[in-house]
Amino acid sequence: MPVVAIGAPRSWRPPGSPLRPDFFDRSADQVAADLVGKILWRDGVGGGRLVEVEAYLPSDDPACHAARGRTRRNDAMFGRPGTVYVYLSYGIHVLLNLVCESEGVPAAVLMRAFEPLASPGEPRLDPRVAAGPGLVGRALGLDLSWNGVRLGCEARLGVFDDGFAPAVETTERIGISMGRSLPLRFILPGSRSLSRAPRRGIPAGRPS
DNA sequence: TAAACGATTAGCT
DNA sequence: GCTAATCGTTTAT
Repeated sequence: MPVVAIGAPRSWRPPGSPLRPDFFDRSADQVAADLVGKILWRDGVGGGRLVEVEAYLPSDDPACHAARGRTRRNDAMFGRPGTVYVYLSYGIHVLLNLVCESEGVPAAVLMRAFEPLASPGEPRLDPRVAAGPGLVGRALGLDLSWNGVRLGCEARLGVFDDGFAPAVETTERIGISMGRSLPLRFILPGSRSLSRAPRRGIPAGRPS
């Protein structure tokens, strides 16, 4: 049941200017680090300030969907920088990625959580409506038809830079079993909108 | 054609 | 803190 959890007036847009596609023509970890604090926004629906993203690299990254080559599902990852890559997780969750690197190089950044931004006159929003990758897709009202869409060109979805440049923290990624140790999760520490996804398969490292 | 798995979340203890 | 639910994609036969 796709539920649009936030609903902003059609006329309102977040402050700042939209990122251009060449912002994404870099390595995914650099893009990811710079995306924290930016505003992810869908026209007429809403969005908010990104507080948690993860990078997936084109090589030496077993968790990347393209690690075993190009398939029908991950095809969008090979597209031009700034392309939207959307796929279904666990058959139910719509996960939003933004493609990085040059065309033909499969890299992307997963949008894991954002702090909802209320437009003027709107009541305060629950900070947890987008506190997880599946919740991000749901809050923005996305579905698989968004796969392959280009940011900016299609003005319906964009990332805005309003000059906010927070201190970003780096951690291990969440919810994957391979490539776990790579520090490719970027967060805004202390945000109430961070996901609380459990880490599966991590052996107890606590001393007895 | 069949089986296993997952870039998760919600709900219950 | 732990587990069930849920189904498309991938991989194996």
